[in-house]
Amino acid sequence: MAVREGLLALLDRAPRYGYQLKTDFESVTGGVWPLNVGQVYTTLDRLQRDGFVHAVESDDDGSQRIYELTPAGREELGGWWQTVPRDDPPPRDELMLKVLFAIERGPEQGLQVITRQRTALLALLQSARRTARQSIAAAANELAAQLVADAVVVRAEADLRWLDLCESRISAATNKDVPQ
Amino acid sequence: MAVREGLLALLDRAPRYGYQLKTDFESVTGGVWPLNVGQVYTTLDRLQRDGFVHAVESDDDGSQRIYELTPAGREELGGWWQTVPRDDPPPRDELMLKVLFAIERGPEQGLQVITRQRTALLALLQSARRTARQSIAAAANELAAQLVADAVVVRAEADLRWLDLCESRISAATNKDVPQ
DNA sequence: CGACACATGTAACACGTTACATGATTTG
DNA sequence: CAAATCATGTAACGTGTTACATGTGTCG
Repeated sequence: MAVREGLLALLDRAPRYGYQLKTDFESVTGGVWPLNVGQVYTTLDRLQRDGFVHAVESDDDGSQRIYELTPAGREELGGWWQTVPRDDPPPRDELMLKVLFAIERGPEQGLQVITRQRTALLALLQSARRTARQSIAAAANELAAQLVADAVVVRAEADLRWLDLCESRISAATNKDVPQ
Repeated sequence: MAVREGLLALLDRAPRYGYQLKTDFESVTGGVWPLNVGQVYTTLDRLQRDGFVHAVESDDDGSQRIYELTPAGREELGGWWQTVPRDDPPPRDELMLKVLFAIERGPEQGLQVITRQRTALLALLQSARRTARQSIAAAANELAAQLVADAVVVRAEADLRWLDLCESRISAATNKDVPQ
C-alpha cells in the first residue's frame, strides 16, 4: 500500500504513461527507491481493475498508453491524504519482533541481541548523519533526498532510544524477580 | 518476513504444534498482535517446503502434528539474530511517501498534509503515552506489552520530530527560491 | 445442550518484487 | 552499427491475511 497510492498521486497531477510514472516516482522520492518498471504496469492493472484509473490509447503513437485518474481514483486519493497510518495493532516491526523473541529466550539472550543491534544501528546512524549533512546535490530532487536522509537518521535515533529503554526495563524486571 | 522468523524462534526453544504457536506468538509479543491461526499453518507449510522445519505425527493423538526445527532452520534463525534491518534502500514508509508526494504538489499542499499528520500523531502519542505509563498488568506478558507500548511512543515522537524537520526544510527551500 | 477453546487445514486474494521478452528510438 | 534509453507488458513467486470448513474436548 505505497506504490499504489504514489501512482495515484502522480496521476492526479497529470495523466502519464507507465514509464514516466516509474521515473517520476523515483524522482519524487529523491531517487532513493528504485522502482522496477514491471511493477508500475502490474500496479496500473490492479488500479484499473479497481476502477481508480483508466487508460487512453494515445492517437499519434500506438505504442503508448496514457493513464488518467477516474473520479473514484480521485476520491480514493483524497482519503489517503486525510488518513493517518493506523497503529492498532501497532506495525509489526522487524527490530521489535527480534528483540521480543530474543527476550523470550531469557534476559541475557535479550541483552545480547540488543547490544548487537545497537552496535549496527550506531554504525548506520553515523553514515546516515554524514549523508544527511551533505545535502545530496547530486539527486534530481534535492529536497526529497534530504528529507529521506533525515528520516533515516531520526528513525535510527528512535530505534536506539527504544533499545536503551528495553535494556533498562529488562534490568528492572530481572532485579524485581530476584529481590533480596 | 516476521511471522516466519517468529515461528522459527519459538520452535527453536521447543517443538510445538500449530495452535500452540499461535498462542505463544501472541503471548511473546505482548498480546498486541492477533495472529490468525490459518496463517500459522500456511507459514509452517512454507517453512517445511524450505526445509527449515519438519513435522512429526504425535503418537498418542492422531490429530496433532508436532513441528520441530531442522539444522537448516536453526542456521537460518542464527542468521536472523545477527542481521540488522537493512536500509539501503530505506524502508518505504507510508508517512514518508505521503509527505513526499504531498510536497510534490507544492509547498502549501505539503505543509497542509504535514499539519494534518502532526495533529493525528499528537493524539496518537497522547493515548500511547497513557497506555505505556500504566504498565498493562492485564497482559499475559507484561514486559513485552510494556516494550511494545514504549516502541509506539518512541516511534510517534520520531515521526513528529521528522515532520517538524520537513516543515523547516520546506520553509528554507521556498525562502531560497524567492530570495529578495 | 450449547458455547467456547482447542486443533487442523484449504482456498483465495492482496501487494510487492523480479526476471524475462519485445520492440522503437536516440545517440556516440 | 552498437549501446543505451525509452516503452510496454507477462509470468512467476514471495509473504501476509482472511474467510471458510471441519472436528474434538471441556465446562457451565
